[in-house]
Amino acid sequence: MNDYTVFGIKRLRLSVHRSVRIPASLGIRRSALLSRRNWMAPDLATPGDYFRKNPIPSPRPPAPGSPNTTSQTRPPNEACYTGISMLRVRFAPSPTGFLHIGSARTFIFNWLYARHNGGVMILRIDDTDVERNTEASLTSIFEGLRWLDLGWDEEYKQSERLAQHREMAEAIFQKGFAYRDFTPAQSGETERSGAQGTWLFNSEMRDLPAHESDRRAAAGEPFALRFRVPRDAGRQVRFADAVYGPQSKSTADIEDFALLRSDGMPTYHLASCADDAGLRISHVIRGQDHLTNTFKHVLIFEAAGVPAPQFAHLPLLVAPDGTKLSKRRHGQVVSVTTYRDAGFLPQAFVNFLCLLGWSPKDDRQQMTRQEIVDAFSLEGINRANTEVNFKEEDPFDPKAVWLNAEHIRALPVEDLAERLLPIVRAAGFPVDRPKMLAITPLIRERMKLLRDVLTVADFFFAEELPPYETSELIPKKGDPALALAVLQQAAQTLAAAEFSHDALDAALRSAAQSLGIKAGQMFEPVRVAVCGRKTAPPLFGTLEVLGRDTCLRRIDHAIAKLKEL
RNA sequence: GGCGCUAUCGUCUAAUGGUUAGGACAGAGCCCUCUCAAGGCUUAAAUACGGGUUCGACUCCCGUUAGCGCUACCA
Repeated sequence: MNDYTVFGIKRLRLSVHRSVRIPASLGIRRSALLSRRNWMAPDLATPGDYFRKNPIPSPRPPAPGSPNTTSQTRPPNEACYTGISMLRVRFAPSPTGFLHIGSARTFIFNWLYARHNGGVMILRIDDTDVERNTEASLTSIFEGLRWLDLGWDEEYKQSERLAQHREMAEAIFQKGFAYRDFTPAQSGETERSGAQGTWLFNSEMRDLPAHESDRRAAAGEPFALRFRVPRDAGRQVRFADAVYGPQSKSTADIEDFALLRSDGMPTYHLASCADDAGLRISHVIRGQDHLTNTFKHVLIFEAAGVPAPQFAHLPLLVAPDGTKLSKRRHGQVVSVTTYRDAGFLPQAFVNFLCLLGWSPKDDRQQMTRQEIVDAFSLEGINRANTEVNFKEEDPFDPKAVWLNAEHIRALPVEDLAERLLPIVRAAGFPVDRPKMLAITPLIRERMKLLRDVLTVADFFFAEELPPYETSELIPKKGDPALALAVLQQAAQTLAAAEFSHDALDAALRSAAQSLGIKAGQMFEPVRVAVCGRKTAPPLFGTLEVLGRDTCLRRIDHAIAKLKEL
C-alpha cells in the first residue's frame, strides 16, 4: 500500500478508498488504526470530564535559536501547576503561506497582553490542514517571528496533539452533542451553499438512530463528526468580547459544523478549542474574521464541559482597496520579510503595527518596546478595520517609514553601524568596522530605511566615483571658470589643512574669502567633486572620513573634467 | 441571499453628553542652514446620511447607505 509522509504527517492507506493521516511522530501503525476505526462506538469510551483526563499541558520550550528575550525575567510558570489561574495567550498561525503583517500584528498584540500582565506567550502551529501546509511556510513564519525579536515561552504543534483532539470529540459525542454524518465529502464549493438559503443540517444524518449509526460506523463506512447545534426555538449563544462587547447569535443561524473530517482529522474548530482548553489558554486574542466562529467555539466548550477562555477580537488590517490583506491580491507587500529586507528595524515595525487598531490614548507615536508594554490594554483597541496605506509604487505605509527613521535616529551609533555593516558588505563593499562607525553619524539623519545606506553613503565605499555630469561642478551664480578656480584653490587648501572637522571648516571658509566668493559657492564644487552629486552629508565631516588622499584624487579628477569642457 | 461586525481629516487615531472636534503621518508654506536631511513655526483637511432622546449628541436609540467578515469534511 502506498503510505507516505508529508510534512510530518503520515498517510496510511487503509483500503482502496480510505486513508488516514496522522503525525509520523506518533509512530502509529496501520494495524493499530484498523482496530481503531470504531473508536467512537458508544460502548468503548467512558463518558468523562475532559479536564480530568487532561490535567496539565506539557509545555515544550521554544526551539533552540528562538528569541526568548524575556524568559529570564519572567517568574517560572508555577501558578499554572498549582491550580491558580494564570494568564496564558497563544498565537496560532497555520503554515499555509508566509507570515503576513496581519498575523504579525496578532502575534504582537498577544505578546503585549502577556507581557503587560506577566502572563505566558504560547506559539502554536495550527497544522491540521495537511493538504495546504508547506515546510517553506513554516520556515517563513519562524523567520518572521524571530526577526520581530519578541520571543515566546512555550511552543506546540497542533498535529502532535491529535489524541487530545479526538478525546474532546469523543467527550462531545458521548454526551450526545455530536453525530456521525455519512454523507460523502463534497469537494470545494457545494451546490447547497450556492442555493440562497443557509444550510443548517441534514436531518437524515442528524436524526439517524443510534444503532443504525453504530452499525454503519462498525461496518467501516467513513463519516464526518458534526456538532449537534441545539435547535430549540429562540436559543441564543452568547459571549462577551473584550473588544466588541456582548455578542449573541441565534442557534437558528448556526449550521451543524464538522468537528472531525471523514479521514479522522480534526477540523480547525475542534482542534483550536481542544488545544485552547488543553493548553489552558485564558485569553484568545485573534482577528475579527473569527468573531462569528466564536459562537461555534462557545458551543464546543459548553458541550465538552470546559470553561471557555476570554475572547478579544482585533479589527482587521485592510489594503487601500478596502479588502483584507492577501498575498494573491497584494503580493509581497504584506509579507513581514519584505519589511525586514527593505531595512525596517524590528522595533519600528512593531511600533507601527501596534498603532494599527490600538492607541495609548495619549499623543505618543514613537514608543519603545517597554513603553508599549506598559501602556498596552485591550481597552485601547478600537473596532473599525484599519487601512495599511501602501501603493504599488511605494509599498510601505509612510507612517511606518517615518517611524523607522525615528527609531534609526534613536539607535546608538554603535548599534546602527553594526546593523549597517552587513548590508554594505552584502552589496560588495569591503568596509571595515571603524570606518562604518565614522560614517554612521553623518548619514543617520538621512536614512529612512537601513538599505538607504547604499544610496546615501555609496561614495564612502566605492573606490571610483560613479560618473556625473561635469556641469554639476559649477556653483550657483558661477561658471566653469569659477568652478575650476574653486577646485584648484580647494586642492591647495586641502593639501595643507589639518583633516579635522573644525580645521577644514575654517580653511575652506578662508579660501572662499580669498577668492572673494560666498562660502556656499566654495563648498558646492568641492562637494560634487568628492561625493559625485549635489546632495550629500555635511561636507567637513565627509572630507574628514574620506581622508586627504581620496579627496585630493577626486578633486584632481574633477579639475580634469572641467578642463575638458 | 442569511447572519455578524463597523463607520471622526487622504491615512493612523483622541475626545466622563457640554472642546474653537485634539495629535501623528503624508501635503503646502516659512524659518534655520555649506547641499540634503533633521529640527522649529504656520497652514489646509473629518464626525457617512436621515430621524429621534436630551437644555445640549462625534458620543445614546432607530432607520438608510456603504464597507468588512463568516456562511467548507480551509484556517
